[in-house]
Amino acid sequence: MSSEDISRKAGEHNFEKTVKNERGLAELPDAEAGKVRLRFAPNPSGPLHLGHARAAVLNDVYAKKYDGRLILRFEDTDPKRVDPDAYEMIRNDLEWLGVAWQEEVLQSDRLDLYYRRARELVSKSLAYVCTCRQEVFKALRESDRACECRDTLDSPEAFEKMFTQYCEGEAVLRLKTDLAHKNVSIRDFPIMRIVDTPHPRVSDKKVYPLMNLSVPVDDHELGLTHILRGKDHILNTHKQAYIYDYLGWEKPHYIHYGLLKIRDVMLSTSEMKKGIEDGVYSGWDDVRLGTLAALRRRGIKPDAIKKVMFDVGVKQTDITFSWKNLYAQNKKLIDPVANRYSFVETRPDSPSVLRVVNCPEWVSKNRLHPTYDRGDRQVDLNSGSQDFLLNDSDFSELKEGNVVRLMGTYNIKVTEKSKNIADAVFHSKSLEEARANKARLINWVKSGENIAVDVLSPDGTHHLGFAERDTLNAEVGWVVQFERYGFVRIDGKDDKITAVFTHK
RNA sequence: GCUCCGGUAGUGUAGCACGGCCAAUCAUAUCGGACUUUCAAUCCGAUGACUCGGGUUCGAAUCCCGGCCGGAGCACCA
Repeated sequence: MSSEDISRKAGEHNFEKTVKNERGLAELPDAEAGKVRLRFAPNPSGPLHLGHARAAVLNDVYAKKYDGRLILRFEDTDPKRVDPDAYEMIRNDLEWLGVAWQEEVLQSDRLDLYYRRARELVSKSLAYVCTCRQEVFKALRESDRACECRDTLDSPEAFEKMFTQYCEGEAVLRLKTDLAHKNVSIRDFPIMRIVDTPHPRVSDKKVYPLMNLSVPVDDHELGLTHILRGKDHILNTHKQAYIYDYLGWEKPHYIHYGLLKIRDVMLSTSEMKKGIEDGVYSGWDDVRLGTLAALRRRGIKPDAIKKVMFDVGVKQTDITFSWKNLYAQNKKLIDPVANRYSFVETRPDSPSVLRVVNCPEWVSKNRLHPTYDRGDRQVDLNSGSQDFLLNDSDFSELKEGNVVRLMGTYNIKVTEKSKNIADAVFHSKSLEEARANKARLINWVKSGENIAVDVLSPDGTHHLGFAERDTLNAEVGWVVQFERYGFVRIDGKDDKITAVFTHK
């Protein structure tokens, strides 16, 4: 069969009608338990973000469902986009997510494999070195014509010159496809190029495969049975079909999922990187970023992300990621285990103060969790007079004559109010009295036992206030609930507590 | 522009290959109520969708055609 005959028949790929669905998780086509092989193939240009989580989680879920194997493959064939630190960051992110992989490969270790396959294609005259300027080639291809290189440089000798003679930009290796293909970009697409920028891992090499060579070669060599990828790769799937056909390989099953639109967060790895270098962001875990590291710091649990991505599934329709749904899933995980503490948001330099007189000696004992027994937090209040710190918002609602209940304590009546100090007198002890007086229920922090707190919001703003003394018992990394305020993750403890807002 | 793909409640999802059991599932959201020493959790109730128009059929969310809307790709990135 001549190369023309081969290329005429190649490049056809029949897509599965996505997948047969069962309740819950869609079935992969032709999936046999114990034989399924999948891959997660990130580009190591930075750590993983929410956008990667979908592919990582779904591959993991399917690998486990079919008792298959998941291969972590680093696609580092573009030296300009490789961050040497990213490999380890990605492994850490996956471990945190609970995604288990059984094999790991780096494409930069496998360049000889791609060279070998490229030589095979050239020796069959199915690929050729093209030395045309890009614009020239594009113009020819637009008008269904071949460039001269197609017939003159389709030899092993020409190919070797890519290693010995040409420099970056002077030559690429192109696959012979169909010069009249209705999709112009499929016409003799490139599969190898030369890059002068040294690769952090293999600095002696300068010829690199493009993804439409390295990906099908690896997918085949690694014995993958199913490939989950975004629909932005559909055209690449068509291109890669030529490689399979030329080399006589059986194609795996492809599932293309739709776009996941994620709003209100920074996701571009290159922009994040620049922002970090410029000092705009504090690091990869800056709470404004959509990295897994940032979500972790915000108190989002990996299982919440997994659940949301699992629910989203692999449909080809574009969808909008919902932070609300993620928070709802996360709340289910943290609510049962989060200790409760009192926190008031107020200006540290002139806090809202409530001065109560005539009050009895009182031991305020509140549970660390309203439904599960996690112990108590105790505050001893003075008899005679006692100062409390309040939320600015609660303070602003106080009016002379109001009866207000201080949570877990007693009821007071406001007698006088100035800018940030309100005077009050003890009114009564019981909750029933509070109800009878339609008293608002507010939380408080005992003045003198207050710990300064800085709550960092995901939008980058800081919210200052004070928490009760026992909050110091919460360890860094814990997610706790500040009552009537929301869940936060304790991020640091020194003279003050720094916390990151998780969600309401 | 060209090539390809998709459209179920605010969001996500099930159902669509083999039309009737779908006055359409589940989760989340929103609203109301119960409970509660948190504006959390929990419990109860309500709200809310088959993109539109034709066709096939006894019968269409499901099949066919067209419109509308949305998306992807058209790199010597992945």
